[in-house]
Amino acid sequence: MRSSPQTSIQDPDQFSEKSTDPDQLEIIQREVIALFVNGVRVLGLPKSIGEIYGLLFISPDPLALDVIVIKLEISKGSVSQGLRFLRNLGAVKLVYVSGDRRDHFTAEAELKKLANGFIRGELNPNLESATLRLDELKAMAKNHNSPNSDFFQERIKRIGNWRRRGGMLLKIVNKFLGKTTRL
Amino acid sequence: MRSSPQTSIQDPDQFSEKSTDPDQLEIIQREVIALFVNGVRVLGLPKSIGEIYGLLFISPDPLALDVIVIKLEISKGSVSQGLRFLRNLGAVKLVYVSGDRRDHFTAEAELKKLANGFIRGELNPNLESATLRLDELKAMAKNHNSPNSDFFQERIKRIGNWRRRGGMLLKIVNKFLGKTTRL
DNA sequence: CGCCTTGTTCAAAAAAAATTGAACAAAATG
DNA sequence: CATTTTGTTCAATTTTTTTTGAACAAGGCG
Repeated sequence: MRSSPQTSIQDPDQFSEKSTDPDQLEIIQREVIALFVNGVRVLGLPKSIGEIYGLLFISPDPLALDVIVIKLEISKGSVSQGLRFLRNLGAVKLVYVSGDRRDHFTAEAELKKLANGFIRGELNPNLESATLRLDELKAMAKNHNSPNSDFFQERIKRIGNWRRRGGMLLKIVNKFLGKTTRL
Repeated sequence: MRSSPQTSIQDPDQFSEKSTDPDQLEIIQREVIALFVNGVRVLGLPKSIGEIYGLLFISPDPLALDVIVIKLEISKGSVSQGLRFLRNLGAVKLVYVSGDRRDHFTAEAELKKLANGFIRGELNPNLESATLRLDELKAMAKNHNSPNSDFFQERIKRIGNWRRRGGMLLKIVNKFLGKTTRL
């Protein structure tokens, strides 16, 4: 989007090489956002989440919801939902901006916090529900029997082992991220 | 494979409490497969992948493609593609079964190998392409300038840091999985 | 060689997921 | 209190992903 949508007054810079139109993203910003869009795909998250987080990450100042809508050219609904999701993960923080009624958001930029938020919000719930079902399975395998009972039990035990080691890994990850400088 | 599925000869056990119909999955098997279907979702993989891997994991003997089709009641195309994917990750191995012209498959059940396959096949490619783009970005940020140049450079440097630590983490994960018993 | 059997490919269909946008609620403004 | 601003919700739509199935290739077999 070129000109500011809310007024018809022309930006004096609109023809200069580097627009200072505040709604226009700089090339570098676009590139960084694209990087995040790709990044979140690995985590199984939708594009809009990557766009929103990326924009906040590469914006010097906190942004309000409608500013995000304008800059990214996506719907208000998407941004609202995306921000809620990111806030739940602790990837985005609500900050107070004096003299403005709107909520403003910034990106949490500490890797450790991001990772922990993702682990808590996305990974752990899955691990826990799997743990429950696995316990049921263990019982089931003990009672019920078939020619393959032994095999089944061995396999179920193995999944339990995987889970246990997965849990240990998450702790190790956490410890590692806590170590080096707080970036 | 026990009896030929295409004949109309009836399985004598078909009315007994526990069917031994070789095409029928046992309840425990279904449950384990469901567990895997859920599991692979976390990794961003489709249901059919979880079904196929789960079936092989919880099957005592190697299975041929058409057996998988029958047991899971999914299309041949899906199974063919799914098996290729799983073989590429090293999660499924081709095994020779004497006297049968068909290919047979088993699940690789060592966590370390599974994790390494996933890292190599799914994570590393993404990390590498991100690395390339990031280097371009660094250059771009150095040349191009704007009031926010310093901020941009700081942020891009930070992403670089994340990536570096991500790479370290993968190595740590690998080391950890190598440690304890080989399960 | 003609006929199976086995497995792959890929366009089309189906299913699943993400996005939109209009209606709504809540709170501030004047 | 009426109006505006801000943000949420959710049914409908769009987009993306997955699955299907029919056509095809490759290779044995008699």
